Amino acid sequence: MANMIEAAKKQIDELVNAAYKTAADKGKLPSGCTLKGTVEIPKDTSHGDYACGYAMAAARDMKMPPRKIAEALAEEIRLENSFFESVSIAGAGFMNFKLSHKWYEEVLKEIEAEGDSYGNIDEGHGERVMVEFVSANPTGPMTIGNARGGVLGDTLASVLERAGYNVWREFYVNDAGNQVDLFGKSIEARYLQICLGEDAVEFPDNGYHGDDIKDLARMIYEKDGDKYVNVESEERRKAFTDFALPYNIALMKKHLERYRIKFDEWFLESSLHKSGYVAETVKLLEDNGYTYEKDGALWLKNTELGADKDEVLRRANGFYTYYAVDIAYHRNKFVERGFDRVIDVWGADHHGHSIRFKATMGAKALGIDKDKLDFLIMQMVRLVRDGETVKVSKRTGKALTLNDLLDEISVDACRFFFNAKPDTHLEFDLDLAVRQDSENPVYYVQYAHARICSLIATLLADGNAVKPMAGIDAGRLTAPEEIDLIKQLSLLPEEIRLAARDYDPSRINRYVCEVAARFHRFYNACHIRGEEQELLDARLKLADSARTVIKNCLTIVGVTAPEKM
RNA sequence: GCGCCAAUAGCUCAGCAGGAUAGAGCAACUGCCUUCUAAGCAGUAGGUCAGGGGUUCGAAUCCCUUUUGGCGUGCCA
Repeated sequence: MANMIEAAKKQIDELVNAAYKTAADKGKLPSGCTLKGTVEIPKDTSHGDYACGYAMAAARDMKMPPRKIAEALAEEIRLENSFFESVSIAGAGFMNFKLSHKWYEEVLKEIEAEGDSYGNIDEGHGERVMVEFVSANPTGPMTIGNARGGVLGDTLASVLERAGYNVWREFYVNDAGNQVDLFGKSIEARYLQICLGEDAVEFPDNGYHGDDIKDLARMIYEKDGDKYVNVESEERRKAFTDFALPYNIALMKKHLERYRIKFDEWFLESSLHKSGYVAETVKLLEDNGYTYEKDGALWLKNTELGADKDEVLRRANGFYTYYAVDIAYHRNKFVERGFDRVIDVWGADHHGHSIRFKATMGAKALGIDKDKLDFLIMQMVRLVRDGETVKVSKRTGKALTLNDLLDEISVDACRFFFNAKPDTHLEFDLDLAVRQDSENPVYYVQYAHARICSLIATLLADGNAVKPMAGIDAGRLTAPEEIDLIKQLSLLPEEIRLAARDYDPSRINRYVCEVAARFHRFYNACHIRGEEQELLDARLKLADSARTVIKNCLTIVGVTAPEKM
């Protein structure tokens, strides 16, 4: 599980510090200063493969010009048996290191040794992390927003797994509360309209207008006829939601599986009510002085916990609010189930809630470390068709659903498109995403994979083989296109580390696009078939290594890696 | 009003725990298939990094401020 980027940076740090010690002992540099700073990969490779800015950072401490410091360090640096073949001074005092072929060989050995798990690191040390995502209301079909949240949550979970965390994917089902009441009322109205005629029954003001509600009513009617017409409303609605909620939940499962998302658990909100856990949690807050009563409702003193406003926990009518239930749910995640960390993937329309909620989690009585709760807040999706924004609303029933979208667009394209940076608005261009051609960036990457597979097949048919590294002379790979490709391949563990650290799985998309680009360049510049055997073997090995990396990335993103296109 | 997120090429976006000359894709233009997949490659052109201050050796990146846009600020979830 070596990260060759970190290995190189760490070695530079050691080499430079050893050089400083020597230089200080010789009196070339003032002693007693600390030497540190950043080691980075310069954009421009004429500046070397790695650049170290230690000399600039030390200038003030040492009271010397950065260039002079860098020169003294470079004179004393010992590169024998290191990953580097040379160091030079440039600019304001950068020390630029050039990699030796030993390092490139190590990278290819790593890829060979780890295969499907190349890129995996152990940042997480098996820490148990829950990623809760989608959690769409079971009162209707999932939307485009859920499509984005689904990919981000699922891909983040995959990234965390590869970063060494023990990951749990969870869908929270809001199968209780006001929205479910409204859901029942909506179905009831549609049902009675079927039985008694459309004009005989008024549709509730805030009801769900979608066709899916009519379909549910129709199903109930076809199953049970008009037997509910004379049943008491409350009982009737209960019968309807008892049928419709499991039906909708099953449908969401099916659609998400089509989208290649599987959850470890579908956690029912109703279970928190049934077990009395919500009441118990609220009581806990009450007993510890976090609440007060006003206008017949029970309020949480959230301002005392640092939030900008207080929250109602129990309404005047005796029912608990979503806020109280959310507290109970998170207490369950941490206290009952013992997760080390919880990440909630929420839409931007919940960001205000996330801030206030985090303050609430700081209430000592809950026994939760609020720093263990993180949010991945994703901005809204703007749907564009024919250059114009499409307005979607769940209530009017005119939303484009996830399943509709998948009828139009391949799962591969969909997953790739939605794996975009979470904190910026996503413009989803339907006309572009629908296209199954080269306009669509996912095909660029898939094509690279297919091209490599086909290339390998051709060479195998010639009687060649992808040889183990022991039989490969990596020193034969000297063309710039070969070097650039290996460097890119070496970055995967680092990309996974950063994607996990920043909760930004979209890094993998950008990374794998660059791998594909560098492979295509290599492919065009470096012919393999018919080349002299040692060179052929080395290049074939490099192509196969690129295949492994692309495959691993596409697997993380949940996109297929075709062998033929 | 207050809070959060954003503003970078004609369009969609990278780059943001400060680093050297700000990148890619699309669109436009020019080349490259009798040799491993042209869904590809090479090249040309395109910029006041929204405006203004500040911090320092150095700012698209950090801080302040103004402007513009999105979202939130329910006894909805």
